[in-house]
Amino acid sequence: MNISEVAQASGLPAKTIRYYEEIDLVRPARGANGYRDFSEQDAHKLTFLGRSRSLGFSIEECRTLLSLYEDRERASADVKSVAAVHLDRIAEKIEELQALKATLETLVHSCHGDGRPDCPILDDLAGTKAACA
Amino acid sequence: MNISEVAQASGLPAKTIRYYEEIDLVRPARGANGYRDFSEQDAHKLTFLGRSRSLGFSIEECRTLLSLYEDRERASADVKSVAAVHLDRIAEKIEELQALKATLETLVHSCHGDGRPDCPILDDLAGTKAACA
DNA sequence: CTTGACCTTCCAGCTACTGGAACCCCTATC
DNA sequence: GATAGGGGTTCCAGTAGCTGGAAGGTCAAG
Repeated sequence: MNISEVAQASGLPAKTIRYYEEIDLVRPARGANGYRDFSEQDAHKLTFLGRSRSLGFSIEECRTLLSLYEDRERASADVKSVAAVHLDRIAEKIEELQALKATLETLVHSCHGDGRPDCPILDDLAGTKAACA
Repeated sequence: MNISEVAQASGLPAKTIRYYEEIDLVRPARGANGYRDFSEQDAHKLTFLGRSRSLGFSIEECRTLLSLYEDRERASADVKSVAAVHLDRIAEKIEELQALKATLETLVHSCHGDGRPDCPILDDLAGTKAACA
């Protein structure tokens, strides 16, 4: 299986797959012509990586998850813990963004948005006037 | 005003301020010894930038906002539009993260998280079994 | 005169790729 | 055999927005 086939199969761009090899997430064999030659197992790993990345796990977390995936003796608790940490991080990020959103909404709504120069958004950014609470 | 003073005043690290100069967001004067010499206006700009960045505006958006801030003839509509675009982006991001969070929660809850190797999270990542809907 | 805190520049590194150049390989067709 | 095309390969640079660190100049105090 060459790189474009495995790209197709895993849904990852060829560039990304080469990058994953560079950082040792996969180690495809090489043909006599120097082309990468991916096994079915490589393809599964790449699919696994694609799914993990799409769920927002970092590359290092993916590395951990992959090693757990390949370890038939792993404890599911170890996997759960990685996922739970990630989940907490996401939840935290959501809260931050929601706070941001509230602030921005207040600002956007307070600005009349016409041709005049007076603007509460700029006032807030400059810290010159108290923001509308 | 040297760099550590303006860092103190604006709440930005000195490194960041040097970086902002490098990308032409500020243009402090220079003393005879080569040290940067910040005016009050520079300090205000930096504070403005710090606040804008903390609200999640990109550097390029900050550049736009700063030029609007300095343009006494600007239309508040222009400012509002930049902020509104940003707000939409934030709202979108929140939705993405909420979807992610829901998926992860399902996965985390479905994993018993004990010493056994069986793990629905890995099953989902591998795509070998249907995820619990 | 030395010490220590400041300042300067420049280079490297972070995350996770992505684009592009320059070049090799393989197959098919004329 | 030449050529065209569609693969593949490597390596370098760039993205966003800093941040850390090295090497060295400057300044005020003791």
